[in-house]
Amino acid sequence: MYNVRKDVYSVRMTRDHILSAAKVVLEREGIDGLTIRKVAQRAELSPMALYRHFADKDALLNALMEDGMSAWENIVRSIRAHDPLEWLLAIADAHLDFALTQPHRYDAAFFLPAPAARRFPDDFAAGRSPAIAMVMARVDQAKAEGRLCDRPTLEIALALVAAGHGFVSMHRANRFAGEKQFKALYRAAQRLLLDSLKPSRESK
Amino acid sequence: MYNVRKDVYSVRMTRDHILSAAKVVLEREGIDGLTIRKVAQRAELSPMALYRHFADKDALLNALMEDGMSAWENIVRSIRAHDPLEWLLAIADAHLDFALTQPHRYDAAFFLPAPAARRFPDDFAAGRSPAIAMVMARVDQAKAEGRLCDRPTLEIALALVAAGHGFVSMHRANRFAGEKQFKALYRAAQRLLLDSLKPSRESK
DNA sequence: AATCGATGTGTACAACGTACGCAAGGATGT
DNA sequence: ACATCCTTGCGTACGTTGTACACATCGATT
Repeated sequence: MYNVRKDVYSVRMTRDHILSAAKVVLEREGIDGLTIRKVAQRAELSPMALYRHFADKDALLNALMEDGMSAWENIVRSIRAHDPLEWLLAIADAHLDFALTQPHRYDAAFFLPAPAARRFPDDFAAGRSPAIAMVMARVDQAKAEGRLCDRPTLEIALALVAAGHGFVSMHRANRFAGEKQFKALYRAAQRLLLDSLKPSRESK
Repeated sequence: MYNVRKDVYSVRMTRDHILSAAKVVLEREGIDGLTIRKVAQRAELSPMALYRHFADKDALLNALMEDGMSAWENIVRSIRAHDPLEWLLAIADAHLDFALTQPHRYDAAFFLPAPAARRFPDDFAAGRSPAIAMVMARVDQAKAEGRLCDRPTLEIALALVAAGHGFVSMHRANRFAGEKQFKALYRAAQRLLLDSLKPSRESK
């Protein structure tokens, strides 16, 4: 009835198998279009079979969030610019590209809530995400070269990232006149911010 | 069966009546917790009665989006700072306050998608929202006084707003260590950006 | 061959959005 | 006063969703 797979009765590869199916469904239908039943069908399993591997739908969504986030981290890691300011420009462009070319994966990575339990001790930090850490490293480097203003690294990094994500968030909510306008304003704003965060020339 | 109101069989106040009920449900249960049935119950109407006044659930959500947005516009309008830079700081704080004290209303205002039909001609502009327009007016004023860098007004305004919204968006997705950290970083980043957007002193 | 834990299935239920047809109120014209 | 009609509300019903629960079946272990 559920078009069940007859091959192996499974060797613990099932969780990954389900996750792949979920990624396909996510890519095609978006977060809201992803249902347990659709994932099950694509995985050739009965809907209830998923519950042996994920506590509930939220757990599955959380796995997709982590997958999306690690895809994003790989993109960030692969940026090759030597100059730290160029690197920061490149990551801004990569962010935009990720949001536009893999929209549902982006949504999973950035919009799905992290499980509350996973939150950090409290006086310590959003700078825990590997992606933010990589940005911070470049900000530090630029600061060391005297090419960014002398402000807390975390604040600079987060301001840039939050601005980018804010733009995407507004775009998702249909707040721009179209993708064209969104792209143009996104890029202009990122360049503006990066420029503005350079040290004031008076100090020399 | 649905605990119906026996009073007036209605004098066209019903749409507003439903909307009020929806606002209460939104405030208590959030966007995801809002269902047609719950709104109907609170309005003392049958679920199907709502469909005489709203085409579907999305139409109701859209009304809530507009309500939230106009609440936000009123907040912005009521900011009293004379100095444009102080005004821009005040709106940043008001944004944070709105997000924290009326979270579900904020979500409705900023996260719910605008109906696609309502999008603008295309080369023209996100600066159409009254809230953005008010920010732009102050940015212009500050620029005229030589107290902000000479960059396109829309870009400056959007960079500030998008950064703020991006922070909120990340907070909603549980990306900070807690509300305390979120508030601190939000404020620090907004001050950093506002500082950075001042004109470079070399130009004098 | 008997047992057992891990994995998969089928059925069932409550909650959801909403299509459809009908009923009942208020307004209007006579 | 009555008949007409439009507006508004209701009840029922269907398909879809997440998932609780009881049962079945596999592979491994004894």
